[in-house]
Amino acid sequence: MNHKLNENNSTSYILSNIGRFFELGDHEKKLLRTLERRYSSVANKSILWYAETRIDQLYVIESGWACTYRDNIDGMRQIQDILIPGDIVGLRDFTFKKHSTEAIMITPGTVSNFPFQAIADIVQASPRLSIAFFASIARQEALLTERMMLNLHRTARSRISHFILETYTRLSRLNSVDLGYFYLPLSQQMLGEILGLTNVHVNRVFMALESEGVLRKHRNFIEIFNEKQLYEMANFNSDYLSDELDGLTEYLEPQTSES
Amino acid sequence: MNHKLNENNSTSYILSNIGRFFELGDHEKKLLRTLERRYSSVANKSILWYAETRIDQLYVIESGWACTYRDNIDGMRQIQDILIPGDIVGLRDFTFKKHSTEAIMITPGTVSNFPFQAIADIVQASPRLSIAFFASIARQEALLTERMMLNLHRTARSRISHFILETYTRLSRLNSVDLGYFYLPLSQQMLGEILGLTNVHVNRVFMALESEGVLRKHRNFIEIFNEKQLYEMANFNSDYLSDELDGLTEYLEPQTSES
DNA sequence: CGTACCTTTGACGGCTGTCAAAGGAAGTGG
DNA sequence: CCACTTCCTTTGACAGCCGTCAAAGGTACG
Repeated sequence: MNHKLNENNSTSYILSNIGRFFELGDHEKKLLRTLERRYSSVANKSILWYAETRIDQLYVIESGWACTYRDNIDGMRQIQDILIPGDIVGLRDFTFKKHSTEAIMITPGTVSNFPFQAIADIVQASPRLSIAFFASIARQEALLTERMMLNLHRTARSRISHFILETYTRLSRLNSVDLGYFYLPLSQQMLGEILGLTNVHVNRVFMALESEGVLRKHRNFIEIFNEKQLYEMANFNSDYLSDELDGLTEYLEPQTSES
Repeated sequence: MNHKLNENNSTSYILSNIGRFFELGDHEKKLLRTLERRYSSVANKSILWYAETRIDQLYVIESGWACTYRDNIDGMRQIQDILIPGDIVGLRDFTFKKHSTEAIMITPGTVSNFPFQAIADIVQASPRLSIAFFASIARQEALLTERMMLNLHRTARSRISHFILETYTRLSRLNSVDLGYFYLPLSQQMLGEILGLTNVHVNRVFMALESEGVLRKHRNFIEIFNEKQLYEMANFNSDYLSDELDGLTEYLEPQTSES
């Protein structure tokens, strides 16, 4: 698991997302596939849901990038999640009455949507998958928590470096990606909205990093010249991205048989 | 539910914590009570777990306060959670291999501990409780996320006000608490570690707030003189603390009967 | 009654925000 | 294929919130 996936239906991103925690049985795979029944192509800037609206469905990103964000009082937007293929969008919200964020595509893409009741069905049918959903939520939250913690204590330079490496790490679990040059469809404005910085300052940092020969951002691509220095500035530790699930599932009965 | 609880065994905090989402059946109550079998008194500064250690058990705070924190590279500690009676400690971590934080009591108190396997048992026995655990995790995370978001965009003054109101709101769901004067066993140093500020700056803000007649912190108590102004500075919206669970449980079969 | 922790105050510096403006790149419609 | 609009990048001057360093006084606890 965990490595290169293709887009045909036989290997789905949701199976890969959940399957990274433990080997899935046939019944479990079948249950998860119900989440991917309704594909649709979505244009760039398509809105998946509006803020403050009632939660009725969740999404799985099949291709493309999305993000969730909310508007702050000071007028600056705050981006919460950057979502890439395989991510389940809305897990954070689905036990609340309404969305606290707005979700929008930031590239063209394909998503599959499913009623949030589908989660309830799966929770009822499979304790192991319930645990896997716990793990999935916990990891999505760990991502956010880690970033927020860093944002409190580090300089803009370190935050930016860290985010680049974090995103690279996430991407490289989907496809083989070259750290030397990879796709990152985020404007400097958006990077600022993720990291709590102004676009002006983000730009200043990029200019400095470029003149120091560390990296360059051109269009929607990141080019890394000096990996070592980048890792040092970022002080990057990927533990919080870990897929390893603790022995918890050992305590669970083996995969539920067909009902 | 949701209001004043006493300490005798007939009304437990964990039942109240989970019970705020929906009415619990007898079987569900029984399951949850298994989490509270092993009480123990713990002194101030008792460590519940060390960072980087393997996760083997979770705790429910029965009385007293605790917190989780991690050490940052810059030497400053970052406190992640402030935990009060009824909170389940370790929910965030239990699908990971090891603790990313350290957990410590910040007052004397009583905790009950249970092997994390107990969660697995409950997940297997009751889909409704699984959903309730989802909700509980999601709310604990929302607390953290909200705080972190604010920390990125607001001044020290606003962060401190917000944290005071947030904590007051959480406390008042356990017992009736007077906003005019309530217990808050956190030093200025610790407040700084929660909010990403130095103790020096926290102090400066408190001095200013006191001279403006807004509030006063003396010892481990907060005294509020001007609620209105406090709410304005904090721009406090309690949506993220909401107990309301969306209609999700309607989709679940009613409470599992005795096995 | 000493030690450790917490609060308070002052001087100083720097990272980052604000405001403003100009140039480049990309998408749209005629 | 060319105007037009919109968004993104880049640069400069200036200000302020908050951190750093240091030290003194208070308070709690054994």
